[in-house]
Amino acid sequence: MDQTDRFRSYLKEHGLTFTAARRAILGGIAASTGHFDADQLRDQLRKKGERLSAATIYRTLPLFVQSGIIKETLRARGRSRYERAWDSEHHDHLECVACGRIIEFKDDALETLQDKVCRKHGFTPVEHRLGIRGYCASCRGKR
Amino acid sequence: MDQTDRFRSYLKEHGLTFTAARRAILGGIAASTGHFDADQLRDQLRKKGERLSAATIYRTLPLFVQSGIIKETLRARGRSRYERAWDSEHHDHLECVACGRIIEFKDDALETLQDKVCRKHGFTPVEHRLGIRGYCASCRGKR
DNA sequence: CTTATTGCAAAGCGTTTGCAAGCAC
DNA sequence: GTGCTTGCAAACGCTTTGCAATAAG
Repeated sequence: MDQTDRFRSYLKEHGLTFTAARRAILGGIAASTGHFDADQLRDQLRKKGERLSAATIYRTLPLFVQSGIIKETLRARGRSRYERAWDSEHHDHLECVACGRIIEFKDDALETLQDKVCRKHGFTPVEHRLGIRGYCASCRGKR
Repeated sequence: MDQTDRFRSYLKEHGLTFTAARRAILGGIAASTGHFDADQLRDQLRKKGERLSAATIYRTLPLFVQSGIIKETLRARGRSRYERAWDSEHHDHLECVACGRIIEFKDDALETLQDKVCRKHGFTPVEHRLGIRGYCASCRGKR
Protein backbone atom coordinates (compact mmCIF):
# COMPACT_ATOMS: atom_id res chain seq x y z
CA MET A 1 0.00 0.00 0.00
CA ASP A 2 2.84 2.30 -0.86
CA GLN A 3 0.97 5.04 -2.61
CA THR A 4 3.77 7.41 -1.78
CA ASP A 5 6.35 5.20 -3.43
CA ARG A 6 4.15 4.56 -6.39
CA PHE A 7 3.58 8.25 -6.84
CA ARG A 8 7.24 9.13 -6.39
CA SER A 9 8.35 6.64 -8.97
CA TYR A 10 5.70 7.86 -11.37
CA LEU A 11 7.07 11.38 -10.91
CA LYS A 12 10.66 10.28 -11.36
CA GLU A 13 9.84 8.37 -14.52
CA HIS A 14 8.38 11.54 -15.94
CA GLY A 15 11.06 13.93 -14.79
CA LEU A 16 8.77 15.53 -12.22
CA THR A 17 9.45 16.34 -8.59
CA PHE A 18 7.86 15.45 -5.29
CA THR A 19 7.01 18.78 -3.73
CA ALA A 20 5.40 19.88 -0.49
CA ALA A 21 2.18 20.64 -2.34
CA ARG A 22 2.07 17.19 -3.86
CA ARG A 23 2.79 15.58 -0.53
CA ALA A 24 -0.06 17.55 0.99
CA ILE A 25 -2.48 16.55 -1.75
CA LEU A 26 -1.49 12.93 -1.35
CA GLY A 27 -2.26 13.30 2.34
CA GLY A 28 -5.63 14.79 1.50
CA ILE A 29 -6.42 11.92 -0.80
CA ALA A 30 -5.39 9.43 1.87
CA ALA A 31 -7.74 11.14 4.32
CA SER A 32 -10.63 11.25 1.87
CA THR A 33 -13.66 9.03 2.11
CA GLY A 34 -15.78 8.27 -0.89
CA HIS A 35 -16.04 10.81 -3.66
CA PHE A 36 -14.49 14.24 -3.75
CA ASP A 37 -14.01 17.00 -6.26
CA ALA A 38 -11.21 19.52 -6.67
CA ASP A 39 -12.87 22.05 -4.44
CA GLN A 40 -13.67 19.68 -1.62
CA LEU A 41 -10.12 18.43 -1.63
CA ARG A 42 -8.87 21.98 -1.42
CA ASP A 43 -11.20 22.80 1.47
CA GLN A 44 -10.18 19.73 3.34
CA LEU A 45 -6.54 20.68 3.01
CA ARG A 46 -7.23 24.24 4.07
CA LYS A 47 -8.82 22.96 7.26
CA LYS A 48 -5.59 21.16 8.01
CA GLY A 49 -3.67 24.36 7.42
CA GLU A 50 -2.49 23.51 3.90
CA ARG A 51 -3.25 26.39 1.59
CA LEU A 52 -2.98 25.48 -2.06
CA SER A 53 -4.20 27.42 -5.06
CA ALA A 54 -6.95 26.02 -7.18
CA ALA A 55 -4.53 25.96 -10.10
CA THR A 56 -2.22 23.62 -8.24
CA ILE A 57 -5.03 21.26 -7.38
CA TYR A 58 -6.24 21.18 -10.95
CA ARG A 59 -2.73 20.74 -12.28
CA THR A 60 -1.95 17.96 -9.86
CA LEU A 61 -5.06 15.79 -9.98
CA PRO A 62 -4.25 14.40 -13.43
CA LEU A 63 -0.88 13.23 -12.12
CA PHE A 64 -2.64 11.22 -9.45
CA VAL A 65 -5.02 9.79 -12.00
CA GLN A 66 -2.22 8.82 -14.34
CA SER A 67 -0.20 7.23 -11.58
CA GLY A 68 -3.19 5.14 -10.61
CA ILE A 69 -3.65 6.73 -7.18
CA ILE A 70 -7.13 8.03 -7.89
CA LYS A 71 -9.82 7.46 -10.50
CA GLU A 72 -12.16 9.91 -12.07
CA THR A 73 -15.69 8.67 -11.52
CA LEU A 74 -18.88 10.56 -12.22
CA ARG A 75 -19.15 13.99 -13.71
CA ALA A 76 -22.07 15.44 -11.85
CA ARG A 77 -23.30 19.01 -12.28
CA GLY A 78 -20.33 19.94 -14.39
CA ARG A 79 -17.75 18.91 -11.82
CA SER A 80 -15.25 16.13 -12.11
CA ARG A 81 -15.38 13.81 -9.17
CA TYR A 82 -12.69 11.43 -8.01
CA GLU A 83 -12.17 8.62 -5.60
CA ARG A 84 -9.18 6.69 -4.35
CA ALA A 85 -8.19 3.83 -6.58
CA TRP A 86 -5.91 1.90 -4.30
CA ASP A 87 -8.48 0.42 -1.98
CA SER A 88 -11.67 0.82 -3.91
CA GLU A 89 -12.93 -2.08 -5.89
CA HIS A 90 -14.73 -1.15 -9.03
CA HIS A 91 -18.36 -0.28 -8.44
CA ASP A 92 -21.21 1.59 -10.07
CA HIS A 93 -23.55 4.28 -8.85
CA LEU A 94 -27.19 4.88 -8.06
CA GLU A 95 -27.77 8.62 -7.92
CA CYS A 96 -30.89 9.98 -6.26
CA VAL A 97 -32.30 12.85 -8.30
CA ALA A 98 -34.19 14.16 -5.27
CA CYS A 99 -31.60 14.25 -2.48
CA GLY A 100 -28.39 13.77 -4.43
CA ARG A 101 -27.35 10.76 -2.41
CA ILE A 102 -25.04 8.36 -4.19
CA ILE A 103 -25.34 4.67 -3.49
CA GLU A 104 -22.49 2.48 -4.61
CA PHE A 105 -23.01 -1.06 -5.71
CA LYS A 106 -21.17 -3.82 -7.37
CA ASP A 107 -22.71 -6.65 -9.30
CA ASP A 108 -20.54 -9.35 -10.80
CA ALA A 109 -23.17 -10.58 -13.20
CA LEU A 110 -23.45 -7.06 -14.55
CA GLU A 111 -19.69 -6.87 -15.08
CA THR A 112 -19.61 -10.20 -16.85
CA LEU A 113 -22.40 -9.20 -19.16
CA GLN A 114 -20.66 -5.99 -20.06
CA ASP A 115 -17.54 -7.86 -21.04
CA LYS A 116 -19.66 -10.10 -23.18
CA VAL A 117 -21.19 -7.13 -24.97
CA CYS A 118 -17.73 -5.72 -25.63
CA ARG A 119 -16.50 -8.96 -27.06
CA LYS A 120 -19.48 -9.11 -29.33
CA HIS A 121 -18.52 -5.74 -30.80
CA GLY A 122 -14.80 -6.40 -31.03
CA PHE A 123 -14.32 -3.74 -28.41
CA THR A 124 -11.54 -3.72 -25.82
CA PRO A 125 -12.86 -2.00 -22.71
CA VAL A 126 -10.61 0.26 -20.67
CA GLU A 127 -13.13 1.55 -18.23
CA HIS A 128 -16.84 1.81 -17.83
CA ARG A 129 -19.31 3.86 -15.90
CA LEU A 130 -22.83 2.88 -15.13
CA GLY A 131 -24.92 5.54 -13.50
CA ILE A 132 -28.55 4.94 -12.70
CA ARG A 133 -30.56 7.99 -11.75
CA GLY A 134 -33.82 7.73 -9.87
CA TYR A 135 -35.34 7.97 -6.42
CA CYS A 136 -33.82 6.37 -3.36
CA ALA A 137 -36.03 4.52 -0.90
CA SER A 138 -36.56 7.46 1.45
CA CYS A 139 -37.17 10.04 -1.25
CA ARG A 140 -39.62 7.78 -2.99
CA GLY A 141 -41.62 7.66 0.23
CA LYS A 142 -41.74 11.46 0.53
CA ARG A 143 -43.25 11.99 -2.89
CA MET B 1 -49.30 11.51 -33.20
CA ASP B 2 -46.26 13.07 -34.72
CA GLN B 3 -43.55 14.97 -32.92
CA THR B 4 -44.88 18.34 -33.96
CA ASP B 5 -48.24 17.61 -32.42
CA ARG B 6 -46.68 16.20 -29.33
CA PHE B 7 -44.51 19.25 -28.93
CA ARG B 8 -47.35 21.68 -29.57
CA SER B 9 -49.55 20.07 -27.00
CA TYR B 10 -46.71 20.06 -24.50
CA LEU B 11 -46.32 23.78 -25.08
CA LYS B 12 -50.03 24.45 -24.80
CA GLU B 13 -50.26 22.52 -21.55
CA HIS B 14 -47.56 24.73 -20.12
CA GLY B 15 -48.83 28.03 -21.45
CA LEU B 16 -45.99 28.30 -23.93
CA THR B 17 -46.12 29.19 -27.60
CA PHE B 18 -45.03 27.54 -30.82
CA THR B 19 -42.70 30.06 -32.41
CA ALA B 20 -40.66 30.21 -35.58
CA ALA B 21 -37.50 29.48 -33.59
CA ARG B 22 -39.03 26.41 -32.04
CA ARG B 23 -40.30 25.18 -35.36
CA ALA B 24 -36.81 25.60 -36.80
CA ILE B 25 -35.21 23.71 -33.93
CA LEU B 26 -37.72 20.91 -34.29
CA GLY B 27 -36.77 20.75 -37.96
CA GLY B 28 -33.12 20.56 -37.01
CA ILE B 29 -33.80 17.73 -34.63
CA ALA B 30 -35.78 15.90 -37.28
CA ALA B 31 -32.84 16.25 -39.66
CA SER B 32 -30.30 15.10 -37.09
CA THR B 33 -28.64 11.74 -37.17
CA GLY B 34 -27.20 10.20 -34.05
CA HIS B 35 -25.90 12.45 -31.34
CA PHE B 36 -25.67 16.21 -31.40
CA ASP B 37 -24.89 18.99 -28.98
CA ALA B 38 -26.22 22.53 -28.73
CA ASP B 39 -23.54 23.93 -30.95
CA GLN B 40 -23.83 21.35 -33.68
CA LEU B 41 -27.56 21.88 -33.78
CA ARG B 42 -27.04 25.61 -34.11
CA ASP B 43 -24.51 25.15 -36.91
CA GLN B 44 -26.78 22.80 -38.77
CA LEU B 45 -29.59 25.34 -38.61
CA ARG B 46 -27.31 28.14 -39.70
CA LYS B 47 -26.39 26.16 -42.80
CA LYS B 48 -30.06 26.00 -43.66
CA GLY B 49 -30.32 29.76 -43.21
CA GLU B 50 -31.88 29.67 -39.74
CA ARG B 51 -29.93 31.97 -37.46
CA LEU B 52 -30.69 31.42 -33.80
CA SER B 53 -28.83 32.72 -30.79
CA ALA B 54 -27.08 30.30 -28.51
CA ALA B 55 -29.36 31.46 -25.72
CA THR B 56 -32.41 30.35 -27.62
CA ILE B 57 -30.95 26.94 -28.31
CA TYR B 58 -30.02 26.47 -24.68
CA ARG B 59 -33.38 27.70 -23.49
CA THR B 60 -35.27 25.50 -25.89
CA LEU B 61 -33.49 22.17 -25.60
CA PRO B 62 -34.94 21.44 -22.14
CA LEU B 63 -38.43 21.88 -23.57
CA PHE B 64 -37.71 19.18 -26.11
CA VAL B 65 -36.31 16.93 -23.43
CA GLN B 66 -39.32 17.43 -21.20
CA SER B 67 -41.75 16.83 -24.00
CA GLY B 68 -40.03 13.58 -24.81
CA ILE B 69 -38.80 14.63 -28.24
CA ILE B 70 -35.13 14.23 -27.42
CA LYS B 71 -33.08 12.63 -24.67
CA GLU B 72 -29.92 13.81 -23.08
CA THR B 73 -27.36 11.06 -23.45
CA LEU B 74 -23.67 11.28 -22.74
CA ARG B 75 -21.87 14.26 -21.36
CA ALA B 76 -18.57 14.13 -23.16
CA ARG B 77 -15.86 16.75 -22.88
CA GLY B 78 -18.05 19.01 -20.81
CA ARG B 79 -20.83 19.20 -23.37
CA SER B 80 -24.32 17.88 -23.08
CA ARG B 81 -25.20 15.63 -25.95
CA TYR B 82 -28.66 14.71 -27.16
CA GLU B 83 -30.36 12.35 -29.51
CA ARG B 84 -33.86 11.95 -30.84
CA ALA B 85 -36.12 9.99 -28.58
CA TRP B 86 -38.99 9.25 -30.89
CA ASP B 87 -37.36 6.64 -33.03
CA SER B 88 -34.52 5.54 -30.86
CA GLU B 89 -34.93 2.63 -28.58
CA HIS B 90 -32.98 2.83 -25.40
CA HIS B 91 -29.39 1.82 -25.89
CA ASP B 92 -26.00 2.25 -24.30
CA HIS B 93 -22.66 3.35 -25.67
CA LEU B 94 -19.21 2.06 -26.41
CA GLU B 95 -16.90 5.04 -26.82
CA CYS B 96 -13.53 4.59 -28.50
CA VAL B 97 -10.89 6.58 -26.66
CA ALA B 98 -8.65 6.57 -29.73
CA CYS B 99 -10.90 7.66 -32.58
CA GLY B 100 -13.93 8.95 -30.69
CA ARG B 101 -16.32 6.66 -32.50
CA ILE B 102 -19.47 5.84 -30.57
CA ILE B 103 -20.98 2.40 -30.99
CA GLU B 104 -24.51 1.95 -29.77
CA PHE B 105 -25.74 -1.30 -28.39
CA LYS B 106 -28.68 -2.72 -26.56
CA ASP B 107 -28.70 -5.76 -24.37
CA ASP B 108 -31.88 -6.93 -22.71
CA ALA B 109 -30.14 -9.07 -20.16
CA LEU B 110 -28.18 -6.04 -19.07
CA GLU B 111 -31.36 -4.03 -18.64
CA THR B 112 -33.00 -6.74 -16.63
CA LEU B 113 -30.03 -7.05 -14.35
CA GLN B 114 -29.97 -3.33 -13.72
CA ASP B 115 -33.59 -3.39 -12.63
CA LYS B 116 -32.76 -6.19 -10.30
CA VAL B 117 -29.94 -4.20 -8.71
CA CYS B 118 -32.29 -1.24 -8.23
CA ARG B 119 -34.89 -3.37 -6.56
CA LYS B 120 -32.27 -4.76 -4.24
CA HIS B 121 -31.46 -1.25 -3.05
CA GLY B 122 -35.03 -0.01 -2.82
CA PHE B 123 -34.23 2.34 -5.65
CA THR B 124 -36.71 3.51 -8.29
CA PRO B 125 -34.81 4.12 -11.51
CA VAL B 126 -35.75 6.99 -13.76
CA GLU B 127 -32.98 6.71 -16.26
CA HIS B 128 -29.61 5.12 -16.63
CA ARG B 129 -26.51 5.58 -18.67
CA LEU B 130 -23.90 2.99 -19.32
CA GLY B 131 -20.81 4.17 -21.08
CA ILE B 132 -17.94 1.85 -21.76
CA ARG B 133 -14.71 3.46 -22.90
CA GLY B 134 -12.02 1.51 -24.66
CA TYR B 135 -10.61 0.70 -28.07
CA CYS B 136 -12.77 -0.21 -31.02
CA ALA B 137 -11.77 -3.09 -33.27
CA SER B 138 -9.94 -0.97 -35.85
CA CYS B 139 -8.09 1.19 -33.33
CA ARG B 140 -7.01 -1.83 -31.38
CA GLY B 141 -5.36 -3.14 -34.53
CA LYS B 142 -3.42 0.07 -35.09
CA ARG B 143 -1.77 0.07 -31.71
C1' DC C 1 22.51 26.41 -11.87
C1' DT C 2 18.77 24.40 -14.36
C1' DT C 3 14.28 22.77 -14.71
C1' DA C 4 10.01 22.02 -12.56
C1' DT C 5 6.38 24.16 -9.71
C1' DT C 6 3.64 27.52 -7.55
C1' DG C 7 0.23 31.46 -6.93
C1' DC C 8 -2.09 34.98 -8.96
C1' DA C 9 -5.01 36.83 -12.05
C1' DA C 10 -6.81 36.56 -16.45
C1' DA C 11 -8.63 33.82 -19.99
C1' DG C 12 -11.55 29.84 -21.73
C1' DC C 13 -15.49 27.22 -22.41
C1' DG C 14 -20.06 25.68 -22.22
C1' DT C 15 -24.06 27.37 -20.26
C1' DT C 16 -27.31 30.67 -17.91
C1' DT C 17 -29.53 35.02 -17.10
C1' DG C 18 -31.11 40.17 -17.04
C1' DC C 19 -33.04 43.20 -19.92
C1' DA C 20 -35.32 45.63 -23.53
C1' DA C 21 -37.28 44.85 -27.97
C1' DG C 22 -40.31 41.76 -30.61
C1' DC C 23 -43.82 38.09 -31.68
C1' DA C 24 -47.96 34.89 -30.58
C1' DC C 25 -52.51 34.65 -29.43
C1' DG D 1 -52.83 44.41 -25.36
C1' DT D 2 -50.70 40.74 -22.34
C1' DG D 3 -47.45 37.55 -21.78
C1' DC D 4 -44.19 34.53 -23.64
C1' DT D 5 -39.74 34.79 -26.57
C1' DT D 6 -35.83 36.45 -28.54
C1' DG D 7 -31.05 38.36 -29.09
C1' DC D 8 -27.47 40.59 -27.03
C1' DA D 9 -24.09 40.92 -23.84
C1' DA D 10 -22.76 40.20 -19.38
C1' DA D 11 -22.49 36.86 -15.77
C1' DC D 12 -21.55 32.11 -14.32
C1' DG D 13 -19.01 28.08 -12.44
C1' DC D 14 -15.49 25.04 -13.29
C1' DT D 15 -11.15 24.57 -15.25
C1' DT D 16 -6.95 26.00 -17.74
C1' DT D 17 -3.11 28.94 -18.78
C1' DG D 18 0.56 32.91 -19.04
C1' DC D 19 3.71 34.89 -16.28
C1' DA D 20 7.00 36.03 -12.91
C1' DA D 21 8.58 34.41 -8.54
C1' DT D 22 10.18 30.23 -5.97
C1' DA D 23 11.68 25.65 -4.80
C1' DA D 24 13.80 21.09 -5.96
C1' DG D 25 17.79 18.36 -7.20
